[in-house]
Amino acid sequence: MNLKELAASLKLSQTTVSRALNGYPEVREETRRRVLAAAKAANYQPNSRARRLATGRAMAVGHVVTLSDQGQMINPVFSDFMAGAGEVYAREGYDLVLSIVPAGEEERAYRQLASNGSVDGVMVQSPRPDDPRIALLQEIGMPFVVHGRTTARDSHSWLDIANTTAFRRATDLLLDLGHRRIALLNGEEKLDFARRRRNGYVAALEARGIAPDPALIAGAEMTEAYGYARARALLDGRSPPTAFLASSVLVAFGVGRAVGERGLALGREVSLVTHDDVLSYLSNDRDGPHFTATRSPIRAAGARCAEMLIGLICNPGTGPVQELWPVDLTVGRTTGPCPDT
Amino acid sequence: MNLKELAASLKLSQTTVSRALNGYPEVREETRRRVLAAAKAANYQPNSRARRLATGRAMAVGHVVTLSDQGQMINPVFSDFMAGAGEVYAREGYDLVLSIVPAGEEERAYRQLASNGSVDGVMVQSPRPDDPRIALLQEIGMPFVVHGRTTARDSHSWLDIANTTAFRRATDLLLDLGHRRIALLNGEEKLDFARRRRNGYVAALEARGIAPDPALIAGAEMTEAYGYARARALLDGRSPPTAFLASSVLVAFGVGRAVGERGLALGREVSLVTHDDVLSYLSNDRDGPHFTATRSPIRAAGARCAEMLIGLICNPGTGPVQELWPVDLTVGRTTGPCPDT
DNA sequence: TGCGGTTCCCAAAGCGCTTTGAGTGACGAA
DNA sequence: TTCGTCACTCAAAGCGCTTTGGGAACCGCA
Repeated sequence: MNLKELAASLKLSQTTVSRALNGYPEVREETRRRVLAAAKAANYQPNSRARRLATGRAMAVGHVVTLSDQGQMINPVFSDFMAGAGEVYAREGYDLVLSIVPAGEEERAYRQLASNGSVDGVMVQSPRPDDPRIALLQEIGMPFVVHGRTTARDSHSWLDIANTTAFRRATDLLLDLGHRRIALLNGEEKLDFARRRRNGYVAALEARGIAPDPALIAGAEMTEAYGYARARALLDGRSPPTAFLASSVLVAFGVGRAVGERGLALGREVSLVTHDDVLSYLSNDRDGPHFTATRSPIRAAGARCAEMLIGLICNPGTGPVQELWPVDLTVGRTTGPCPDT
Repeated sequence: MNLKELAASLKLSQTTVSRALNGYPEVREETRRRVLAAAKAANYQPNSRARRLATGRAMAVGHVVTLSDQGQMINPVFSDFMAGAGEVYAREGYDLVLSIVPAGEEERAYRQLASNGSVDGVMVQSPRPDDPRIALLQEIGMPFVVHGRTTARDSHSWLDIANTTAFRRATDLLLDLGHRRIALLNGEEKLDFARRRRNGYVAALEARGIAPDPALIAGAEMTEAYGYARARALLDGRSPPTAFLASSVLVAFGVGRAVGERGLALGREVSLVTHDDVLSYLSNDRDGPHFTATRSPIRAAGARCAEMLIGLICNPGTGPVQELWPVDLTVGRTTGPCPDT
């Protein structure tokens, strides 16, 4: 059933039917009701391909997800981020088109999405401080929202959490408990968020006159295996840390495994604070929080980013929107006083 | 730059340019080269909206991902599955449109994708044995591939792994090591794969004359917290299991945590076999496999399912394609002889 | 009665591509 | 010369919708 047939069956023109369906005021209320009823009865859905062509809008937004160069890994936070965003897109009638590309091919992917007009805007995730995607998207005039910040942050819309403050506070918490040798198991430090977290960590140490020990700082893709391997190596070293700062719950699991294997317990011999993106399948809250953690739900961020992007698409004139979300620190069962003091 | 302008600049008709670009034989080789060069120079990309309308094909496939009713959880295997599929789609020039819907709204989502013509086919994941989506899609005539099986399996294309055999062999392995009280921490048993796994487990036990103990069997969403809580409860019970069978690495992590907390060690006091989907961020292979596991990479399954789906779309006449993949069992460091024997 | 203003509805022109059906010129064979 | 074949190329008709630019019918008012 298409518009033409529907119009014919109602003995109305396509114009009137289209207007009735799309809520234009030029059509009598009674006619509109008649049209709506007939559309429903015939299970009529306007053909989205035709509509997209006629309106010149794709009614779709793109998420370009990059596979890491090493492990072809797809960052586990993306799925929750998309869940949040997807809800908003669905509500607003937008499609989510997902491009999964190997590292290094993002540019091509964005260019293609733009030039063939299959999306009205794109989401940029995991930015580096000086991310080339920003300039690219500005050049081709494609609306976008960055989840995170870049050095060009004033020129575009973004949403980020207060990474520096969060890790500064987390470090302070451990310092207050008497810990002095605190290891940081960071994400990949080429990424903006990881740099900020390191900065917060370093600032907290230096504020107490403690020089950061490079041996205690690591950065890599945030997997359980990485947390395990690094924690194990550090604990077996000659001057092991008494506390860990992990940048994701997955890494924290790995640390926990290494600690447990040595017959130590988290919250007693070894303390651990992690950042928790509140991923749906990594719940930290069965009966009270297990990990002491800086928390900020990635899913809510996804929803808000999606709203911002749709706002940008619908009102192209408006300037960039920027939001910095605070992060709260909840104490769980993995932190305790430093046993050495 | 659109086709009309490109044609004008070349002093050719739109027809000829279109044909040259799309590889039709009616155009002289030299003309084709000229067109190709001009298109490249002008950075011309055909407008996908127009092309979709003209060809009547969406050049897109849909993945409908359901959020679980309880935790609004998005299954972590989806992201790796999509990574595999996405690669194939990109190669074949298809877009991936992702719908994220709350439990119970899948039907509406599929109907909508179909009736507004925004995709040429869909992927069905996490089927239940008697999944209503199958009949729905068959009724509306939308090509689809099921990742998993259903009771209507003969009537549609699917790809599945040998879940029953895998869990039977995993159970046998534990039985051979002398374990008699083996707990099964299954996925949600309304899902087809979980039923099969339970069947394999039960069959192995019964083959040795052991009656399955309902107290040792659980089914739920496969999270770390679930693995931890169940393992903890079981280990604290009056007749604790000496071995666990987990249906995902995440669950296995939880079991490991509970075991470690009690001062026990995996592979010594307690044995553990898990199914491993080889998720990119849950590597089990840092230096040799950690978990003894039945393994089958979900990502490869995603890629193959995508190929099957595109095949179905391009050759609508052909009958259903079905593939059952074997699962291999690799021994890691989490299994050992039953200490009681 | 005539006239401006509403209200409701319509025909037709796009949107940018693909595809059909037809035409042109060159060339060789009859 | 004429005709049939190739090898190329083109004009125009869609695809199914939205939107423009009118009209017809009716109203109240002078």
